[in-house]
Amino acid sequence: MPELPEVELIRRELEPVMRNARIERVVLRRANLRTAFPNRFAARLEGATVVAVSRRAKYLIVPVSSGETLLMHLGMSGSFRVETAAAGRDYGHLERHDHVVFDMSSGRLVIFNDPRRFGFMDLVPAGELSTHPRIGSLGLEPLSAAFGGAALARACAGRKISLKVALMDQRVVAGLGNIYVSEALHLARLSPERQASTIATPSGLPRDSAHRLGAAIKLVLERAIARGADTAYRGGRFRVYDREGARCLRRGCGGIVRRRTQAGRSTFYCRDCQR
DNA sequence: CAAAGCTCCTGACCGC
DNA sequence: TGCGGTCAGGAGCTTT
Repeated sequence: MPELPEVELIRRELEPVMRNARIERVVLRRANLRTAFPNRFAARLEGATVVAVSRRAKYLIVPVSSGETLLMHLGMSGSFRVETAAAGRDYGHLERHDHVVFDMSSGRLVIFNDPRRFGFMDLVPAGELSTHPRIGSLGLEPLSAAFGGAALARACAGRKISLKVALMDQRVVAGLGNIYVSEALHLARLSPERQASTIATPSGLPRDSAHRLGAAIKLVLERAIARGADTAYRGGRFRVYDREGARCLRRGCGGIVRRRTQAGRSTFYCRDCQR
């Protein structure tokens, strides 16, 4: 389930392949993912040159020379792979769930595969990106300078939902998902069950917990990106996520990692050190 | 308005 | 071995 760090790593992989290359052909192998592809999706992209490959939250944002911007989300199971195009532009080798192929003038094929089809693609005029329904209501980028304890406190003030559920809300912070929410709360020593408003004063100012959480979110995301960039660190990546029943890894804490469900999603946490 | 519940979809997993 | 049932999960939509 790609969250911000995974999407950022994908962005870094795709950028050298797509940027400044022309989209020679787009092969659409079905009419929809979760929702229909926009009208004339392939035709509107073909012949255009990719201007940039950027990211906002978990979205890949690809402006092209026609003035439109390709907006993509990987959903739950979406992935890209890059192949070298076969002679004669043959797409016969494609696999099950390969739904979209971007055939680039760089001689590469960028192939989108998504078994569960929770992914999303749209094409919007560049000027309308900031008001696009998927983008317009997103909260701050957690790795931006503007994001931190103060911003978090403002976003959580008065909210009666749990802290876990608040952090999953893309309007509160943009780009966290189920894994990194659990990881950040553990690092910040905050219970996922705590009411979101408790990190702020009644007037919305940050308490110490808000600062800890803001810093933890940044650190967890930065580490994940750094680790991904260096494949030597694979395995045992998470401190609490998917570790139900195992020992809490916090130094000096003898707790056991618990699992519970909040808003239909699994939460992993240690009752002993997360308050 | 906020919050909770439902929905989409397939692969993995479980018990028989 | 095969089969049916259950579950996970991002985010928009619907309901309360």
